[in-house]
Amino acid sequence: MAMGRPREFDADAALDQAMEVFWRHGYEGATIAQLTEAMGINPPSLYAAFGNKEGLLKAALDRYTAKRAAWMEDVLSAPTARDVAERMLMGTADSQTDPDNPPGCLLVQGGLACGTGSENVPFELAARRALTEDQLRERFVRAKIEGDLKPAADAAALARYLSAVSAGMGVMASSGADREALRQVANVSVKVFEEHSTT
Amino acid sequence: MAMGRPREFDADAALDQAMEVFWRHGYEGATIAQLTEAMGINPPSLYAAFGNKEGLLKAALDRYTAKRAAWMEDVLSAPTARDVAERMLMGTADSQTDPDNPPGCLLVQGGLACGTGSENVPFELAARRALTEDQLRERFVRAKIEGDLKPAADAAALARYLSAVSAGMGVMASSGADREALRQVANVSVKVFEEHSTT
DNA sequence: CCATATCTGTAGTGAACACTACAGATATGG
DNA sequence: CCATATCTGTAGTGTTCACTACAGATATGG
Repeated sequence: MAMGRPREFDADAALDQAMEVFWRHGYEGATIAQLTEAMGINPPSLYAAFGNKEGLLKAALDRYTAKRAAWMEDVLSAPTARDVAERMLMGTADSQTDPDNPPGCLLVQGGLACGTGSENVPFELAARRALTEDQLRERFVRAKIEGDLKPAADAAALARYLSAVSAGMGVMASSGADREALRQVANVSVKVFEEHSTT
Repeated sequence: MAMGRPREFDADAALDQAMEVFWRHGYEGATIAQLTEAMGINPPSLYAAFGNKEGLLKAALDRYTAKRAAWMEDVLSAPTARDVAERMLMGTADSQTDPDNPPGCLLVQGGLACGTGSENVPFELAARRALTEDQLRERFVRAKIEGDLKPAADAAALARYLSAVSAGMGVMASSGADREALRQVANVSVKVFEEHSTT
């Protein structure tokens, strides 16, 4: 019974553009005017499709994590905990300095602190960072069962450590650190895993 | 020749309050209304004393780093590179979860990404983070000369690594990580230095 | 005591913000 | 072809923002 006028823009392509704006300017620094211009639509279309600015951010975050899911699968499929750490940190160094993207990580750049009225934006980002940490922890638990990680190793602590290092690399990248600098940090960081490895 | 009415508020005490607001809400999230209320003054007094919002931030950052200078001296005075790293990261874990302060680190929380017109706020924060990294690097160069750090160790890479880890801990702290979690990260991170140490 | 210089409080200023009313356009269902 | 439902573009809405004009208050220098 009457389906209405169909939307004229590609929601995923528009989200890619919104993602870039949030990435570069943060949630509060990104204005609706910048977002609509980048997305190639007008405000009413944005609000009809995503509800409000925060809804648009969540949709952009969903797309961000979806795009990284395949990479994360590859990271977790490395044969040993040490290799997981290396793939994770080296991939992070590369993606955070990829000239096709804004520097750093959207889940860090998006906003660590926000003004009154946007308090749950930082929570939203933190929740998504925590998902990666959970995946790493489970992978390291498996590494202990498989035996390439010593029984005394603390899977939760190692996962937290990797999470912290990659967040720190995001901070560095956002302030202009180049790929070589981040790879140096990655190389130093991975050494920790050699101590806990059986090989 | 006529000195004018003296200021009725204590600039340092007011800066402490402003620092806390920037720390908790970030540069863009902090409003002049919040700042003036916390500082106990009215807007004209703020602008007369600090120029504008960005000038106030810089003054607050100066006070932040000045307050940490004594602690940093203590960190750098540790006998070996490994002890420097341990003091640095343990102290970071504690201060970033000190209930007397907002969580995390002002130099990270203040703003990694900003909107148009505040582009140099992230640069300002990054420049001050870089100072700490410089101090660490020089300390590690000394450690190599003194012999407690192996000749093959890369002082710049180790300093960058510590800088990245402490920034990452700041991200974690700002999203609710408790002191124990940060100490775990610190303990794991310090292990890297044992490999490069001669003792 | 007077002239001057600076601070303080009240009460705004224009601009930019997130968001939306409304009318016209374009599809589907009958 | 008509009624209905949704999208699109124009042009705003009220609110909040950083910032300030102005008048009164309070110190110093002569």
